[in-house]
Amino acid sequence: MGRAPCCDKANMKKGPWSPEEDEKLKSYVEQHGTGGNWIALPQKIGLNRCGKSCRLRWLNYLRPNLKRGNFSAEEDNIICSLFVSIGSRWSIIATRLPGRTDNEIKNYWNTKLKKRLFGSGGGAVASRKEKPSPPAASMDNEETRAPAVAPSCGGGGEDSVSNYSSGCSSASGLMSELDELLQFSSVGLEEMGWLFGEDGDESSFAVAPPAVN
DNA sequence: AATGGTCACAACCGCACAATG
DNA sequence: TCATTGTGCGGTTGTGACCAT
Repeated sequence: MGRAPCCDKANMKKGPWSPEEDEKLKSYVEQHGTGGNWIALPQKIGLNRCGKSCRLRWLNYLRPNLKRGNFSAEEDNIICSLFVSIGSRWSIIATRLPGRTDNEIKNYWNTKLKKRLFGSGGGAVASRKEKPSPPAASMDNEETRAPAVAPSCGGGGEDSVSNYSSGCSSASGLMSELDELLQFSSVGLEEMGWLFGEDGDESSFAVAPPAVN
């Protein structure tokens, strides 16, 4: 059997958020936090929204210290490097870009970077569902995913939001590993000459992603 | 000026995982 | 140990803005 839905979708408001809804959510979370329960939060503040929707709105739009606007070349580089190394683990990539959200990075990749790098061709996009042969074997196990998924730092996950911008001490191992990956990948990409360069060579990525170990 | 196509962004959906009783 | 519940994640879709014709 499938699990019960997180909320009564039939009676929930969907679609774009109004300024009033934003204000309610923002002021409440800033004052009280999420209380560790996104499902109950909309009821508390009188929002006719799904808890997941509230969480997403907060993470991607309302939370403080969000950096909005164009991505810098350095950020482009980081995104591309990490994508080559670990695939479409946007949440992990987001931890390397303070102020950026995984959703934002994902959108940016899909709309701009992918085209820039691969032209019109698309490319080998690692899928979490399919779990195909991963871009980098050393990164593709559940242990490497765990630090980014589990909001175990900062106390009970209530402040998991801050993990996006400030990093997470318990994930320091992952971070240092990513540092190494980033260094390697940046060098590798530059050597290949397909990053931000003239013409990208799709096959160099799709067929033979850099092996990390 | 009107229309159609494309792009960029916000939001939703469904799945997997972790926590809890 | 198992069932249930909440959270996090990645993929996908909807929609408004912009641009070309």
